[in-house]
Amino acid sequence: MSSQLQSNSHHKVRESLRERIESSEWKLGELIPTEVDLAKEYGCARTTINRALQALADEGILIRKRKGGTRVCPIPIRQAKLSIPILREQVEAIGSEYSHQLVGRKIAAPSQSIRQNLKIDDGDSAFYAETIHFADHRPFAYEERWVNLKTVPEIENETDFDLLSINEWLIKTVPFSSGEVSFSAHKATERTAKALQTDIGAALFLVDRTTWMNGKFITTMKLYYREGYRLSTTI
Amino acid sequence: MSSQLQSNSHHKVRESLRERIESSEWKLGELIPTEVDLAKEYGCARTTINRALQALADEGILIRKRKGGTRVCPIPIRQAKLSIPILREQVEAIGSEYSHQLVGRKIAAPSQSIRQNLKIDDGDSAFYAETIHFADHRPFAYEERWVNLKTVPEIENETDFDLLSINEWLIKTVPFSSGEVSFSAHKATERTAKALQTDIGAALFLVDRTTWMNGKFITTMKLYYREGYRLSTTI
DNA sequence: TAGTGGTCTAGACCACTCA
DNA sequence: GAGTGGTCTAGACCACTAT
Repeated sequence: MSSQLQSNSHHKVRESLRERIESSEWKLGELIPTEVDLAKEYGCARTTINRALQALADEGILIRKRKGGTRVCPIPIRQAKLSIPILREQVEAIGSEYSHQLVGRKIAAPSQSIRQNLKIDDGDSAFYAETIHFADHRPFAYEERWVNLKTVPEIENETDFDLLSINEWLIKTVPFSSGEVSFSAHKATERTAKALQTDIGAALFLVDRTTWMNGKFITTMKLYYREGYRLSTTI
Repeated sequence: MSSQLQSNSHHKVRESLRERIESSEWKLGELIPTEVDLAKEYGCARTTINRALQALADEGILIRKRKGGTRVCPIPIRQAKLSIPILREQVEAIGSEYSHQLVGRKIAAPSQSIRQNLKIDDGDSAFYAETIHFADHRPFAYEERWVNLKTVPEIENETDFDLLSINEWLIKTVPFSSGEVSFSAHKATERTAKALQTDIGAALFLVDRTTWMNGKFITTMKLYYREGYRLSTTI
């Protein structure tokens, strides 16, 4: 124990190990040395090696098993971590002015697929709203949203969605919900094309999202982005 | 110290804290107790609390600063972790039979935007290939790929892309590269529609990906998925 | 059953940054 | 300057599982 590693050692160890993996010092599926051995090699505590290895396992680069040891992942699956910001942030991040407009709002009985998403019964009604989001007063995204009145009844009395969009209001109200998202491509229909001021048949990027908290379903929405929108990240 | 927490304590502490955050015990942007205080409250070592808090900070739920303390993230940004599997796995995961067909292959000088992606000079040539990926013999995705011959020269002599698609071959050859991905929607052109046996103008899901290793650019590709494809994850 | 990773602890020192 | 999180260590015991 000794010498060259003093601070941030587990980061350094992790990067060192990453390089050794990337350089194919250990091949796909191959066993790498045990924690104890690596600790000796790097001259640090086993805990430090453990943290580094766990981080790499989290990234999907290593597979670890008690008694089985640690292996380089035989099927490297790329993990992309993508953050889904609020639309306002997204628009303001590109230096544009954000605004939005509520174009429809009602209490109604949703279709069966929506009822399934929100786990509500046949005949139950829910809150529905359509919002157009603008960047510099040009349509940017179009949102269709259903909100479960059983979990968020107070939305019925919320009249002022001028300052805060429904999404922002929900985030303040039920901040840390979990959810499911899916991305797909969608041909603009008459309705979506009109809302986004684009052509029928345009290829829109569609984000479909359902949100719940403590097992109670809160909201489900479809968000159609204008042509040209890209969702980017690194892997 | 004592009593009820023995195993996996940092997981349990993490989930307990997560619930307290989700239930708004601490509001958005609010300071939560220090590690020392939480350690007292939970009756465990500070290290254990530290691991739990770091994990929540990694998820973007907490923001931590030395001396500043730990706060609930004031702007909850959803973090989706999505894994991008190899096409073969993707197809086989839904119980279909995977196959692929190389429909074009050449060494040529790419367009300027591709040259930029691969950081190669004007006039330099690169390896190009088009592949159609099938699920149960029906077109599933269409791939246009450029490979940098300066970093992966051996691909020029690789003749057999029947068993292994180019993607799989690259993963075996340069397993743990990093990269940039973007997702968007794209109207099918004559070329892409023909490859995917669909209609011109169909809304295709497009994955654009550029990959490098140790600062050397390896490959850039566009992958067009058939209509109906969805990329899903949880947040 | 033995070997590996998973976790906890108590204490220590450091790095940052707020007031 | 003082309070907070970031990290390291050495040792311990436990949980899992390959052999």
